[in-house]
Parts: sequence; structure tokens; C-alpha cells
Amino acid sequence: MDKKINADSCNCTIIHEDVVNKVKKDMPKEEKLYDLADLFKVLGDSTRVRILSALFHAEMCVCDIAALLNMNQSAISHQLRVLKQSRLVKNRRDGKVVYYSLDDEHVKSIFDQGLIHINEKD
Amino acid sequence: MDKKINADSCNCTIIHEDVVNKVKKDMPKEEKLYDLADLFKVLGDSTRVRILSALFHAEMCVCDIAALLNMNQSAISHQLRVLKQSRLVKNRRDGKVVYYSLDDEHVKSIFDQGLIHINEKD
DNA sequence: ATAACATATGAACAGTTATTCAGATGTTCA
DNA sequence: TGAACATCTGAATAACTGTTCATATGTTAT
Repeated sequence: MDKKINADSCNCTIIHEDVVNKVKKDMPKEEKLYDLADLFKVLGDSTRVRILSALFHAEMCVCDIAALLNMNQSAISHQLRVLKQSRLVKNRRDGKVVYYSLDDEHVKSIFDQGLIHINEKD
Repeated sequence: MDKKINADSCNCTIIHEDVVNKVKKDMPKEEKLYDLADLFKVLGDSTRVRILSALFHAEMCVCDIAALLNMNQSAISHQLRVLKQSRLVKNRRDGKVVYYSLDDEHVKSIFDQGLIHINEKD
């Protein structure tokens, strides 16, 4: 309903009010965009990217991942928690060992698109 | 060539050496994964996500974006620079005004996949 | 029950980053 | 040339985040 542009805090005169109003109408809900940024924030760490990339190929336990990435167990465990909170991985316990695996089919395609971008721009 | 697992720094005994070796072989090059994380790092900020989301719908100048997002011009300018360095946006100057637009077709599909993930998990 | 092992967790520290502020640069027009 | 405006930039600050360390939890086997 309220399509009025608030120019108080941007210290600019608005140049193209029509464009701004149109875009404002067409954009997704603010909340969704914040959630999206939060998702990318989770993906925006090399340790977590490497963990996910590993889990694309096999279910793995914490120690295996730590050995693979040459990092200590605690660091991996902390990051797995972050990934789990974002529902990107899930786990199952088998005795002492906890196995982690992917909990999302879309991450793979997000990664693939990202890699295409990278490979095109260098 | 060197598929030996370095377990020195992970303070774990390796449980499934076969799995670790297989995954190590199948994973993309380390460097690509770091680049990928860097890309997601750029996408992992709500201001930048909102800017890109706006640019999906129209080319816009800095002032317009600032007004749309209700932020000051300097903050937007700083973020546009980050987006440009990652080749996600490009710009053209028309007199005093600088117009920004998307410089990547893949970002849209990365966003779409991300939104699917978000919408499924709540 | 206790030792051994895999994993999880909380606190602390170091490094990174987004925004703000002040001012610089570049362009247009009178 | 100088005023007005759009944009850019560097420094400073405040907030956030990843890793490490020490320790806790949970499971198995003796």
C-alpha cells in the first residue's frame, strides 16, 4: 500500500521515482531477502564450503572430515552445527560415531552455478 | 599423487581411511572451493542481496538504490564496489549519473535455488 | 565402574567487515 | 569559473565470526 519513497536518510534527491516504485513493487519481501543473505552467509566460509563439497560424495563422520580438511575436530564440529542449524546437513549416530550427510538437494545446484560464475570470470 | 592423509593436526584417529581417500580424490580443487566461498561471502550480506535483487528488475543509479533501500549513498557505493569487484554488477556513466546493472546471468538462478531452500525449510 | 574414544560445547582471542563521517573527484550548466 | 549535484574514497568505529583451548557429554568394551 505504502509505495512512498523515504528519502530522508539517503541524502539524495530521487532521480527516477518511477523506476524506484516499480522495483519496490516487484522485489521479494524484505524478510525473504534477509533469509537469503543468511543462507549465503553460511555458505560464505571456506571450511563450510569444503565440508559440503565433501558430503556431496559421501556420508562422513566428524573425524574423517577433520582429517580430510586437516583441521582439528572441534573446529569441524562447530561448523557442522552451523550447517545443521541451516538445515544443510543432517546427522545420525551409530555408537560413538556421528555421521553427517547432506540435507538439501538444492545446495549442489547452487554450488554448480557458483562455479560456473567463477570459471567464466577469470 | 599424494593421497596420504595427514592426521597430525586433527587429533583424531582416522576411522574410514578409504572414504576419506575417495572423497579427497573426487573433490574439486581446493582453490576453486576457496573462490566459491568468496563468492558466497559477497552474497552473504543483506544490503548486497537487496541491491542485486533490485537490479534483477531494472538498471538503477546509486541514488535510486539508496532511496529504495533507505540507506545513505555512501554505504551503497561501498557495496556496489564490492559487487563490481566480484563481477556481479557492471556500470555505465551518463553525465553525472552512474547506472548499475547485473553482469551475471547465473546469480538469478543461484538466488532462486536459495529461495527454494528457504521456503522448504520452515 | 572405569578407561578409551568420538563428539559437543562455552569462553576467549584475533581477524574481518559494514556503516558512518568527512571530504575528494568528476560532470553539468549558468 | 564556480555552484550544484552524483558519486567515490579513506579512516574510524562497532559488531560479528572462525578457530583454539579446555572441558563436558555420551557411548562402547573390558
